[in-house]
Amino acid sequence: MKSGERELSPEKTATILNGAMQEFLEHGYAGARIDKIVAAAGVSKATVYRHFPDKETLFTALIQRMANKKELFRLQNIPSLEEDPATFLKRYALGMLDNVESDPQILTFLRIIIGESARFPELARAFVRNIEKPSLDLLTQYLIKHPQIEVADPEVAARAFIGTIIHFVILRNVLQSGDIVPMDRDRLLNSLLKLVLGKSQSEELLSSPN
Amino acid sequence: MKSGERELSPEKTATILNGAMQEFLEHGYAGARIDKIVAAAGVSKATVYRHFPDKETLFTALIQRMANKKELFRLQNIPSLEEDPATFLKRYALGMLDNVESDPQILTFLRIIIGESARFPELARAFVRNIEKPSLDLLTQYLIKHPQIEVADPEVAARAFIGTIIHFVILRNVLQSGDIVPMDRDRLLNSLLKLVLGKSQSEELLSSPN
DNA sequence: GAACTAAACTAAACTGTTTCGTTTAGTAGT
DNA sequence: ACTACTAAACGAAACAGTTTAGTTTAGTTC
Repeated sequence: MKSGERELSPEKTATILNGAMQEFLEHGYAGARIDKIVAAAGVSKATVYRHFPDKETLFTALIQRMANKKELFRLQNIPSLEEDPATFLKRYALGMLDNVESDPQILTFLRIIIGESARFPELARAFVRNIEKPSLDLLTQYLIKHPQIEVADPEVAARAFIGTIIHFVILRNVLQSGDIVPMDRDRLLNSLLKLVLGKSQSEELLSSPN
Repeated sequence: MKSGERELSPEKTATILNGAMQEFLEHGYAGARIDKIVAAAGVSKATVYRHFPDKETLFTALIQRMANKKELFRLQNIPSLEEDPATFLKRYALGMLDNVESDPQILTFLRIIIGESARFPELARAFVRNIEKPSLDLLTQYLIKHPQIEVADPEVAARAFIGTIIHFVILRNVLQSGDIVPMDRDRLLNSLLKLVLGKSQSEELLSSPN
C-alpha cells in the first residue's frame, strides 16, 4: 500500500530516445516531427509526453546521451601507447577515418552538433568536453611522453594532427566535396606524419601502411 | 522607367534576400518563418511569392548568393605574395581569425552550411568550390613557389595549415568551447608555423607578431 | 498596366492534451 | 500459492488551439 510506485520504465525511455534519434538526426530540431518520432519508436504520443515534458527536453536528452557515448566514436579503440610514434599516430588517424566511413550516424551527429550550436550551446560544449577534449589530451600526453619526437609544442602538434584530419572529414564526408578538393587519404596521413614527427622518423612507415 | 517592360525589380529581390538572411541564418531552414522574413524585409508576402516560388527556392538562392560572396570571407584581403613565408602565413591566418571574430555572420553561415549539408548538399559544395578550394589552392601555390620552404608535400601542408585554423575556430567560436580546450591564439599560430615551415625559418618572427 | 501592399483566407500540419479502455506489476487476504 | 484488488503505465485516437506555407482579393503606386 505504501508504495506501489512504479516509475516510468527506463526501457520505454530508451525506446523513445531511439525513435527520436532517427528523426532528429535526419531533420534537425526544428524539422523533426513528434508524430514521426512516435511512429518510429512504436509508442503512443501520450507516452512520449509522460516521459518528456516537451520536444526541446527530448531533443537535449537525446543529444546529451549521444555526446556521452564514447563508444560511438570508438574512443576506446585506441592503439597501444607502447607503439612507436609513427605507427601509433597513423593507427589513431585511420581509426578516426574508418569510424566515420563505417557509421554515417557520426556525420549526422556532427552536423546536428554544429548546426544547432547557436541554439543549444550546452550540447556543443558537452560534445567538446566528452569527445574532442579527451582526444586532444590523449594525443598531447602521448607526444609529451615520447620525447624522441622532437616537437616543440606537443599541444599544438596534437591540435594540428586532429584538426587536419577533422578538416579532411568535413570537406570529404560532411560537405560531400571530396571531388572538388581531391586528396588521397594515405597521402594526407603520410605527409601529415612527416610534418608532425619530422621527416626522419616516419620514413620507415611509408611502405607499411598500417 | 525608361523602357515600358517592367520586370520583378532586382532591388526588391535583394530586399527580400536581405530579410531572409537574418531569419534563415538565425533559425535554419526548417526553423525560419516566412512571415518573419516578410516583416524583416518590409515587403508583402505576395511579393515574396512573386519573386520566389517557395521557401526552399528562396533559401537556396540566399545561401548560394552568400557562398558566392568572396568579400564576406575577405578572400581578397590577402597579404602580398612577395612577403617572406613566415610573415605571409601568419598574416593570412590572422586575417582568417580576425574575419571570424569581427563578423559573427560568418560563424552562423558556417553552421548553416554544415547543419544543412545533408539536405542541401549542393549548397555545401558551392561553399567548398567558392571559398575553401580557392584558399587551399592559393596556399598550395604559394608554398610551391617558395621552394626555400622545405615542404615535401605543399598540398598537404596547406591543408594542415588551414585545417588546424578552422578546427581552432570551430572549437572556439562555433562550438563556444574555448574554455574547455583553451589555447592561446598566438601560441597556436607560432607553433603551427614552426611545424609547417620547419623550426629554423620562423624563429625570426617570434618577437615580431605581425 | 504591372508591381506592389495589406490583410484575409485556406488547408494542412504542428505540439501538446485528454479520454478511455487495456495491460502490467506490486500488494494483501485467504 | 492462488486470487482479488489497486494504481499507474500504456496504446489508440480524438481533440484543441496554434502556426505554418502558400493563395487570393481588393486596393494603391508608379
